[in-house]
Amino acid sequence: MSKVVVGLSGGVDSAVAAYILKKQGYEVIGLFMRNWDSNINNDFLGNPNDFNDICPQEKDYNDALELSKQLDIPLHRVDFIKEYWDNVFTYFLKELEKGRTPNPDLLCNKYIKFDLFIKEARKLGADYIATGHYARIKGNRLLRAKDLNKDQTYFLADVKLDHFKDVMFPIGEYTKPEVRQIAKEAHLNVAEKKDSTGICFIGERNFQEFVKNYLKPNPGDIVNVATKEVIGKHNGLMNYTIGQRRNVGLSGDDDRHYVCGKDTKKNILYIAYGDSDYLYSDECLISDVNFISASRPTFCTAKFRYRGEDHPVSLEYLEDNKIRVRYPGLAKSVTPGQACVLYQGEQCLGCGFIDEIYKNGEKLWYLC
RNA sequence: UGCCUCGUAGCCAAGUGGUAAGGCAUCAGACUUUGACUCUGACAUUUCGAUGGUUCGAAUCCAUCCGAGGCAG
Repeated sequence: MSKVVVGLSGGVDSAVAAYILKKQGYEVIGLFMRNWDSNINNDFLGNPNDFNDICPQEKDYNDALELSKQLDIPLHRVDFIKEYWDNVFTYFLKELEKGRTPNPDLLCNKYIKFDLFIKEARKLGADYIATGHYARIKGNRLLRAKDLNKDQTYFLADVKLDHFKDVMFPIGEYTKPEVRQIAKEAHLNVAEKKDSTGICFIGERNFQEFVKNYLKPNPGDIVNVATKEVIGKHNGLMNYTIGQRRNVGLSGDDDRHYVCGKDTKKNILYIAYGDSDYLYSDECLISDVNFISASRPTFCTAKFRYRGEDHPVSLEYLEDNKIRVRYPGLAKSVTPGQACVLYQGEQCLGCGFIDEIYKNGEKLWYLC
């Protein structure tokens, strides 16, 4: 009988994944992972949790434990707190210091879930590794989930192709409502548990407060990109992302304001009003490209942000593992530091990280 | 000091006698494994700088005062 190690998070998705595999006749072993410790990691400001109470990670572990009893499978536990800090969180902070907008969850999948976790699973004798991701694997191709609303291939695009070998995503063929239904019918304790959001393993946080735990804010001017007028003060460029509207600290305007750029040298935050041209671009440069497909197309589609739309793009392959991505149809709020994930129909091809943004052949002067 | 204009919620701003538009911001939800974006809802009623007055009825008219600008000096 083949042995599958399932990453049990304490949520519905991974629970149903384990349940399905068990029903299919696999020998299923649960493995709970803990990668963040608020005390060790000095995570106090902006943390909504009551420290006198049981912390959410322990609650998740208890849920996973309860689940393992229901499913009659063994549950192991492993901590990657240091590894998460070293490989994911330090990158996250470095990017913020550069004024960019990192997406730690891609690196978490790359370095933790689909590397260290797999190695740990192998130690337990795994023939296969499974998680509760909404994605599908066919042969050696990564495909979007059946439930396009929950599709998580965006977060998986930076994982090395050979790390998907022996990986299974059992719930990729189901929609979220179907998954909940299965959980309900199986009487799993987490059937009604709310979906988790926020940075994975860290959770929901007041971002500005959270970052204050680790980086010193450096206040500066907010400038209207169109008039060059100083219209306010920002409290550190790392607190803002391109396209952001809320929590900028401006008021009394006729129209909505959006962050459209940053000048890290002059420490300026640029603002545009309404559906401004300043927010749109037609070309960007991506680097550290990771392909999880054999094909290197000239034309495909790209997502510049999780849950963003698919934009038709053309690719020009450059030296140093970079690609020039062109999208004459224009895209809004393309943000340095975010992943540009490439797709060809249902297949996720891989990704690169956005470095420079252009429009009409010129680099946008107000962006980093 | 004389004259003029203006004082509406955190900000901007409609409303010139009939019982307080709208926008921005904010807050709360929804959505969401990245800080977003988007959507929904709430948000002046001991109220329109203050105090009196006219009127059936005033933010809207009158008087005085306070305050902010501007012109003249």
